[in-house]
Amino acid sequence: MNQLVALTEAERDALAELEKRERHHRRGAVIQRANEPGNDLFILRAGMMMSYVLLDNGSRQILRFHFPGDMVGMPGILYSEAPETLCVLSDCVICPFDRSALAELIEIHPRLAALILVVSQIERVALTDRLAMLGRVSAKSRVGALLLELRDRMRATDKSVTDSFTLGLTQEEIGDATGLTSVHVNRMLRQLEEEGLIERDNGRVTIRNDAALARAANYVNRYEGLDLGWLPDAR
Amino acid sequence: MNQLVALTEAERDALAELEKRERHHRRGAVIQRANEPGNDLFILRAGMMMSYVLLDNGSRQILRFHFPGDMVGMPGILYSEAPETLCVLSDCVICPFDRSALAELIEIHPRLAALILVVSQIERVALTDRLAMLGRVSAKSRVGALLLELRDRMRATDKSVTDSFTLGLTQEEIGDATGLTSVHVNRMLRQLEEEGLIERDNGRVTIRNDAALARAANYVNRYEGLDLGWLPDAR
DNA sequence: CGCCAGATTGAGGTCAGTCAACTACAGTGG
DNA sequence: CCACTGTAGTTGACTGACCTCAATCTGGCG
Repeated sequence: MNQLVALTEAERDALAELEKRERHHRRGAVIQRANEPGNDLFILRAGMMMSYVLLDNGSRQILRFHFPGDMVGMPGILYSEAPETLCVLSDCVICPFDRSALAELIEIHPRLAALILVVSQIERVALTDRLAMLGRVSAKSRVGALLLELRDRMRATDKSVTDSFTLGLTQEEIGDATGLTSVHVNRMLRQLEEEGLIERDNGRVTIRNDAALARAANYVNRYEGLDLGWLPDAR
Repeated sequence: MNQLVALTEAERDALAELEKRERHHRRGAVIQRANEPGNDLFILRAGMMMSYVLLDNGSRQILRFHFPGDMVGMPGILYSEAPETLCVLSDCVICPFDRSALAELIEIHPRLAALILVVSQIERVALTDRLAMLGRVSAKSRVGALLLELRDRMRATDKSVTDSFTLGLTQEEIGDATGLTSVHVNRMLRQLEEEGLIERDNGRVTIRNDAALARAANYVNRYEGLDLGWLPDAR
């Protein structure tokens, strides 16, 4: 959130307080399971996570990928049973805190409360973008848009990422995020490569034609173009 | 929000303040257009609205239906250009207010700030449910789940709605919400009817087998099962 | 070396889309 | 009162994007 707005010292301290404890997890670890109580929130400090749901028909839908700086687990604190599963994709450091700490933060720091609301709305817009993709966009464009989104979100925390990055996902995971089968993801990646839009080398992807990919998939980076002049004053 | 928690007098007054002005609109009216500035928020007091996006390929994805009591237009105030279009489905009354009024509310009433965050997270979960539907569920179940969702949301404001209600949507709109064509929506409605799960009569739908529909589509009413004991104290 | 998860490729099937015709009905104007 | 118009719903024939199943290939690792 310090990328969105210049924080005051008191605000920085309050956020640091949430990250007092930290835990380390390996790829595959399940942090929170759907349909079980989930009263904790987490700040993801390093690594990559995802949230997903399993349906009765046996399939999985990945809802969202999480990157360093994200607050994860919010949907879980509303309900007596968490609506989604939280799972570690690459070895990561997470800082758990109780939901009462969130309540306290909102009470003491109205501008941070507003910023949390803003972040949750950015996430909402990113989710509706994905909704439109799944409903109305071809398989090839969906895969392309996912690559762009991952690239942009990695770049947000690691400036060294330009157009080339390590996916860190299996093709099955890409499929579960885009509503496709791993077999079809494979074919779409191949086609994108044949058309010169991307290059691949052993799990590493290079975006070759950013503009064409973005156009085909209606992709917009939702962490840009923000207008936050209306936020309440810091305390 | 007064359905989620018993509000104090000061809180009720603050919310009433947002509804000071009111406007009336007819079906079809566009309240906010995507890619144009949208600095206002709205409380929907009566009627039904929807938000959607239009893609380059000419198709439309309906993102969300809005019902009385909803705060609409939040995604628009974050960005210099609104990410989605807001449109009236049935003649409605909306109360516009400036985003600075939201900032003020957050500053003065921390518990209302938390409640707004809660409502936006409920919406997030409803969106991820729909994401899973579009990605992983058959056409027939998607249509069934949409009917259940509309029924539950109408019932939330109008207790007289039990299992029978007037849709107020064209089959094309149902298709744009579920990622289908109107032709296929028609066939799926027919099938649901033939299987005895629903009945139809001139735009009026009766749910005949609630449980079977919910099971097939993994439908959960996200306005139930909440746990809000952790909210900050009212001021 | 053998094992295993993940990636790749082919053949064939199916669900949902496209195109097109037709019906039903409300609104409009003469 | 009725012809005309436009929107929404219905139905059939055909097509195609994506899925399923199955075989093969690859690289990492004990």
